[in-house]
Amino acid sequence: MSLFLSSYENRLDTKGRVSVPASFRASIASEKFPGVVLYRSFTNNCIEGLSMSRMEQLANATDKMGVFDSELDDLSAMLFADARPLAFDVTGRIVIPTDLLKHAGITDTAVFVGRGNSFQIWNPDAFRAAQEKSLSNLRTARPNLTIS
Amino acid sequence: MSLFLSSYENRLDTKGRVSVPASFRASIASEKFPGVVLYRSFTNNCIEGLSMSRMEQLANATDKMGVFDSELDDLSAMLFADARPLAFDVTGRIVIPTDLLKHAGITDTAVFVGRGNSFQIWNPDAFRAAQEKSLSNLRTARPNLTIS
DNA sequence: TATAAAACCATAAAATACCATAAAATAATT
DNA sequence: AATTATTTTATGGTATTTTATGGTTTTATA
Repeated sequence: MSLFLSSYENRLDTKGRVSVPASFRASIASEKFPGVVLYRSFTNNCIEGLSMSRMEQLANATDKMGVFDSELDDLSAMLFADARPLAFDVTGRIVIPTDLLKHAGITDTAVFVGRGNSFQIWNPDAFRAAQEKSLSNLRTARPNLTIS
Repeated sequence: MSLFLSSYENRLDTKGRVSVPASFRASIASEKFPGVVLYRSFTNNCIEGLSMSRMEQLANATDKMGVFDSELDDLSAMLFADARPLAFDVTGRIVIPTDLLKHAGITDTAVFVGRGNSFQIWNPDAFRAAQEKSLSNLRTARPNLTIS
């Protein structure tokens, strides 16, 4: 699974169809499910996206932590109940469900934002504002990233 | 076994028939038993659902954890005794037994809720309330899900 | 024979596949 | 380096299929 990188601003048509950026599709190309899984972000007014194999990884992780584990209950309740598998059409488009669009405040234009192993979909203005905020946050408190 | 994802609100007809969402049926399509297994949730006022192969997985798992484990004894007593195998009709519908409906407070409309390797069936209002609760729980105590 | 369960038939709405084209990016040529 | 040709990508519209849902008939069962 190659990374989701860069940002792309694409238009929705009257039926709610949007092209998933070609480079995002390329990083999913080798998977069995030809599409993405979307769900409402718990923390932001945006849509979270990942590949089906990533979703299966999450399901396996919940299994390992105990099928009847109550702590995981809330997380899996939100995650799996909200997750929408959306297959690409022949030209690489998906139809984003209206409740997800509403949650992200998206009407006619959406920004696909690379996030490494996942991606996000934003309203263009909301995305620019969030980026500004992230940048100023980074300037004050710089987090530490440790490798392996 | 592909995942049960998303949520679908379907109506029961006068004879108690409900369509199992097409995407749920698809994730069972490759199995020998063309249907689902339902039982009353231990923790919520809802119905738990899974595929027959998943049921067999649970049976094997309880075996591995010790045939004479007393804690598991209660679990398997409930789980296997309560479990109802229900085959799909030609159009993909099942008839949910009345005691299960009663336990979940379902009358004319049911929500099928994806849970990854399993699913749940809820009364629509009860489901929305439970989701609200899960979200607020997640925002205070955020559980950790580690991958691989 | 009455009653419940299963099989069968029909249809509107929603989802998906199909076809066509403009714009953009890439490759080839001068 | 500039221009042209070719491919890829994004976008629009239409046709077809699937799905959910209702009703009716037939078969099994008590």
